[in-house]
Amino acid sequence: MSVPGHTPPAVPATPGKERDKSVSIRDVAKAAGVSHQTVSRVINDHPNVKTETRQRVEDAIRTLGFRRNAAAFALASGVTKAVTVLTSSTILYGYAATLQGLEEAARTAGYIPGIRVLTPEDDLDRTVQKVAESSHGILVIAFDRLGMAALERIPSNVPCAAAVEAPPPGQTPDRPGVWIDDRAAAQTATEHLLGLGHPTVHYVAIPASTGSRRSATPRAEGWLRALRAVGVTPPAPVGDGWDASAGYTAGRELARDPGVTAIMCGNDDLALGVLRALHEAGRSVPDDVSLVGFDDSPLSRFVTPALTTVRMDFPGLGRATFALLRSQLDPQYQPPDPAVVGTDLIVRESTGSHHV
Amino acid sequence: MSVPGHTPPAVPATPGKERDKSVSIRDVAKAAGVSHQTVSRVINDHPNVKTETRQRVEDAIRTLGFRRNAAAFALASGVTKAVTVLTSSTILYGYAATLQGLEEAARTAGYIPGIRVLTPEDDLDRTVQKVAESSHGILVIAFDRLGMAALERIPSNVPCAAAVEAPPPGQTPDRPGVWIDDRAAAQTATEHLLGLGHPTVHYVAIPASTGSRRSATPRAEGWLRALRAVGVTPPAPVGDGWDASAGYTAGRELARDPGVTAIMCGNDDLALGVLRALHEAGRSVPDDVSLVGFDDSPLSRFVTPALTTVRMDFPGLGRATFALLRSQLDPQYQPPDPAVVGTDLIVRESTGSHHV
DNA sequence: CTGAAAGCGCTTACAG
DNA sequence: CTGAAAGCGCTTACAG
Repeated sequence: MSVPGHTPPAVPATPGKERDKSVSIRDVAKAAGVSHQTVSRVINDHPNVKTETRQRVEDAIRTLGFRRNAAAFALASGVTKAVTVLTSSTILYGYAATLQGLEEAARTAGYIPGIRVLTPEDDLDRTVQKVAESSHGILVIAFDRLGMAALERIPSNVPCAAAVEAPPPGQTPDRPGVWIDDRAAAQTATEHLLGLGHPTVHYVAIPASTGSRRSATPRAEGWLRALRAVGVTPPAPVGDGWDASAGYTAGRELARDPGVTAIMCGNDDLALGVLRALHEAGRSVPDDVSLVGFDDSPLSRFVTPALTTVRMDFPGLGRATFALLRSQLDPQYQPPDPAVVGTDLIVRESTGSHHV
Repeated sequence: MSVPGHTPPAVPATPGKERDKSVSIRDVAKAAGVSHQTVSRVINDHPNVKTETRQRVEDAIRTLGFRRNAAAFALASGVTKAVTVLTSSTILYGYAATLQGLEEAARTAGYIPGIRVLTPEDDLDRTVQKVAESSHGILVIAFDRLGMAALERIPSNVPCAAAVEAPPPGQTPDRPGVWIDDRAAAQTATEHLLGLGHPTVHYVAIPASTGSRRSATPRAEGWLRALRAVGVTPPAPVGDGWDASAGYTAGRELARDPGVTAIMCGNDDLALGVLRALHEAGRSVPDDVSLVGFDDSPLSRFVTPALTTVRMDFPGLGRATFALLRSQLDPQYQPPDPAVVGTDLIVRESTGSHHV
């Protein structure tokens, strides 16, 4: 434990009166010898201002350190570029990568996204209500129950868009949402394992975003479907968490059963925890057990054995989600064809043929 | 590649007029048969409102779907709870964990942080100018050059606080900043390796946040200091990046030199890349080479061998940084004692005694 | 306990 | 090319 440090802020020259510190459009006008109207024209890049006048105003702006009041601008002009993203995590890879795509798309479009992390302690109704007040639209990363619960509470007159899990086939969520078809991807990943000769595939689950059963997530459903297609009775899913620690616990459980030769995990973090547990139990991957992750997090190709996983385009999902919100905020905006968010099975070193 | 999907938003009933859609305090007043003033009292929880009146207003609010206009509130009341965090990454662990602490502290204090990711293409002056307009204060995660450059461009009259690398001993940055003493931590980590009998320690560098030399970061300096203290001439640092891929490249370089027996990395992602490269080169960790990471990212204890690393309290750093900003925004606020952000050397499996 | 007035700092028509 | 007026939707004193 070492000593941290900090530099305190400079003490303001005149403590006390703070409100009047900020210089307004009228202060600039006075300094430049014009009307505040003209100042407004200058800061909004209106064409009809004499070059010399513009110059004088710009000088005044600089010397006075004028910054336009965003609240006044928003109120007077009616344009608000504030949106808020609701998420239960900023750390987990899928969430962080989706957030990245959301932010990038928002920034490019001139919006600036606020971030509000959802916690189990939140009064979701109040939270959503407050967020709806302070922003023009709401983006929600709804991969989990908390996100879905928040999404459901958004009043129908509030523009919103969500990144969600794939809905059941044939159904569409009643809120504007975008998803990646991870159900199909999970099925493909399971088929990969079955194709390698494994008699069955075990599943380490991520928590459900709706309902309460671990087998009710699209990833679990894809896994179930693949097993049933070949007449295999699915074993009970294990695990119930998002991180490596949850995977480790699940992995210890699975390692006790010598019949386990193939495991699919709801994400890569879980897979790394499982990998560790198998290693400790003396079971080799992929010689004794084949392991598949999900998400293709940045580290998965560098661990040993490199993880076979499903690549998910989370930044693309984030961008598509923002586009969906933007189409509601800006009637002029034509959202691009959304068919860009795909998945890919990346076969690396953690899966191999079943040896009898 | 599977087919993604999305639910389009409901088409608004009356396309065309949008502006007049929102219901104002006066609409509520009319519906409830009171003055807009009274509505203001109700939504601000002022005590002096008759229960029956309050009820009527609340009903009107509900049936009309009233949401208070945040811009008008901010303008009239003078209170703005918008702050913006500037960061060059939302994915890298140190950044994401600091952001988490920032957000948590901000949310708890009733602020809602906007997020603006900095890119090399940004015109930093314009970016900072715009951010300064739309938010009451700026928080910057300035672990790298981009962050530091943005920090330097913040006008001195704009409240700000930054999470920065430890400044040179005895110096303090000229902007309000908070840091973790990673210089000392790096020294401790290097000493750990030297104490294990390794004749020297190699360093895989993270990019510098100021200046241009890789040996000019606090972590590199701590490493240098430890080596010099025992009379060892430091080898040239290798690597110049943040992620596992950069570590992998550096690791391949180091693996070619049979004299390398101990490596310290600027972060855990780099260390995992190095680990992979050493593995591919047939060099065992820790038998042939000892490896130390930095940051204690969530996965480092689950990889094999589990990574010896330096735990950094990034969420604590984020919270302390927000406290520093808040002390400028809210004169009433007494920031807590900042001496809570520490480091800890976590010895796991990736380091061992030097065998001759 | 409740209402009428003034104003927050800007922009949007409207004049000239 | 530039200015005077009105108003965005709220809040803050000030009256009663």
